[in-house]
Amino acid sequence: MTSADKENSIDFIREIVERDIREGKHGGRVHTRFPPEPNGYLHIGHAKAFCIDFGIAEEYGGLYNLRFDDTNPVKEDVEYVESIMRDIKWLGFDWEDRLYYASDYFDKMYNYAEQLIEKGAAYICDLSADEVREYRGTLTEPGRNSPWRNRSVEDNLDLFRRMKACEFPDGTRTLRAKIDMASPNMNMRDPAIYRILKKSHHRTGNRWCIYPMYDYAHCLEDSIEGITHSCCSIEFEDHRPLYDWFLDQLDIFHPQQIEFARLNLTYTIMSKRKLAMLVENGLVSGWDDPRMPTLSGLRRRGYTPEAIRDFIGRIGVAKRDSTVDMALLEYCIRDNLNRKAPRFMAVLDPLKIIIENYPPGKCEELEFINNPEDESAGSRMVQFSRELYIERDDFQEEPHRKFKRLAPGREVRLRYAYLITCVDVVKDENGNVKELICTYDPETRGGSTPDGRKVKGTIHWVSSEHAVPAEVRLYDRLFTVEIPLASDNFIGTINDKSLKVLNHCRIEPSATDLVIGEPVQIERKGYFCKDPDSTEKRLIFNRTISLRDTWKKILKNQK
RNA sequence: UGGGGCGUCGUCAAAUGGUUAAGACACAGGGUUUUGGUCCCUGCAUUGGGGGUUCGAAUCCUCCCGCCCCAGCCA
Repeated sequence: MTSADKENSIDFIREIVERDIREGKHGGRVHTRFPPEPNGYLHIGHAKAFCIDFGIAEEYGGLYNLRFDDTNPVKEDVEYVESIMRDIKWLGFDWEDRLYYASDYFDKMYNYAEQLIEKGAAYICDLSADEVREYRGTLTEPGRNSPWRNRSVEDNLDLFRRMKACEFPDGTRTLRAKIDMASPNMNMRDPAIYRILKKSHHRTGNRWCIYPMYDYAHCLEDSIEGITHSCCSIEFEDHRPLYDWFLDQLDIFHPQQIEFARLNLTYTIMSKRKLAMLVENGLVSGWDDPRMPTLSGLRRRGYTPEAIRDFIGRIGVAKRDSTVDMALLEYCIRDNLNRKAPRFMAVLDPLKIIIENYPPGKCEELEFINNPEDESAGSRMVQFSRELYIERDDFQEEPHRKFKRLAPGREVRLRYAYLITCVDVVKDENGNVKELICTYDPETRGGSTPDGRKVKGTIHWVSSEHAVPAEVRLYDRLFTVEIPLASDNFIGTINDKSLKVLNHCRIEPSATDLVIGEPVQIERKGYFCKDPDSTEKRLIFNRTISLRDTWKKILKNQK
């Protein structure tokens, strides 16, 4: 999408924001927030959310906060706080000094709760969790009032203070909002506001044994921070009446909650719980396995922040359920890397060739262009010698009728080097091709043909004595079906070929100096980056994404 | 079968009652090319269904159909 297109069509949230600015709501102020619970790693679905939250604030000259919604110490940990901050920064956002925690507001929230009690809008309920469930009714039947619903304000206040003082065991009492047990909206049937949880919190330690529930806490957090537009995902739509109810009861600053559809992507899953299952069962190597849709996984895989941001911009914002084609994400990373990744030569599956008319011991330096898309990237010199490796599948003994590369008696170009002709095929005792004997045309140095003759194929190569060994990890989509969760057994749809390790690769020597994570294009093969598992002695590369492969398509369409 | 939300190309997604329903990805075909990459060109939907209002409907009304969410002391 071009910038002109973006200007012509904005999404429904930006429409709301623009209208509010125009009408002077909140004095024209825009202030958003991204409120993750620190209970796991961020994935690309979260990236959509914070790109919306933060992007809108940036675009309209507003501010954005990062706020950890840490109201449930049972599930949360500092480990996640750190990874979440790292991932958001990686995507290029800076919340400056506006880093907040819901737990910073526990005192305020407690005081607001006493206010609710005082005005008769909340009560202490002694029902057990099971009993509450029975009293709640069902989707089609109204609930019944709790027998504790009409306690006096004094009793409620006393009990609430004693809850806070840790006088009661976990689960014995809750503070509940007094709304309407017959509401067709289940969220309004006297929802819990505080529960007793004698659990140490990663920030407040043992100071609290009662913790606020999401619905109560979240609107207060937004209100306290002066958030103007509180964007969240669509499943919270029928929590909005509750969000509004608390703020109205307390008569405090009232942000607007706006809901949008979550991101789904084909060939992967976005459920935190199910991703955790993959990690726990060793189906992937960890949260940052390059096949994971987590931001740490995408980063290790070689995805760039620009590509992910571009992707988020392209998918748009709406309310309907949707599943974006993984091919769009793949397009975005190819598009970004094509423009910025320097090119390298590497042979993934080596086949030795000997240039029989090239003098033994001779070595030439040939000029290679670093990036044809970027003249400023310049060029480099690469060594050529008598013994080379080419890609095994760039040779066919009995060539397919559309095959343009090397075959017996056929001439091809070695990229930026010489035209060569295959004159003999050497096989091992099993009849497998072991090496190729070729001749070169000395007149074609650099790959040009003074006589103007054309060759159909250009293949890549490395010099056997100069190239360095490397391990290459080829990644593919994690699942074999578009919507894994549509299957009753999504584990069964895992792609067992999603990781292929190649141990005998050879790459041109300058690749040794590459920084971990820095993207390169291996010509004709794809985009790669050095994996953190690499050591000085052992080079390991991850394939981020292959190049578009029309040859593969030709073969497929024939079948 | 209570309530809420949503149905426009294979996939996302514009269109705010008014010319041939944007664009992108995907797909198909062609051109250029020292990467079967990139780039360029071409093709590719009458809007879930039926009624209605209107000179005019994807947009308004109505009935029907389908999909998603809600019965945590999770978020």
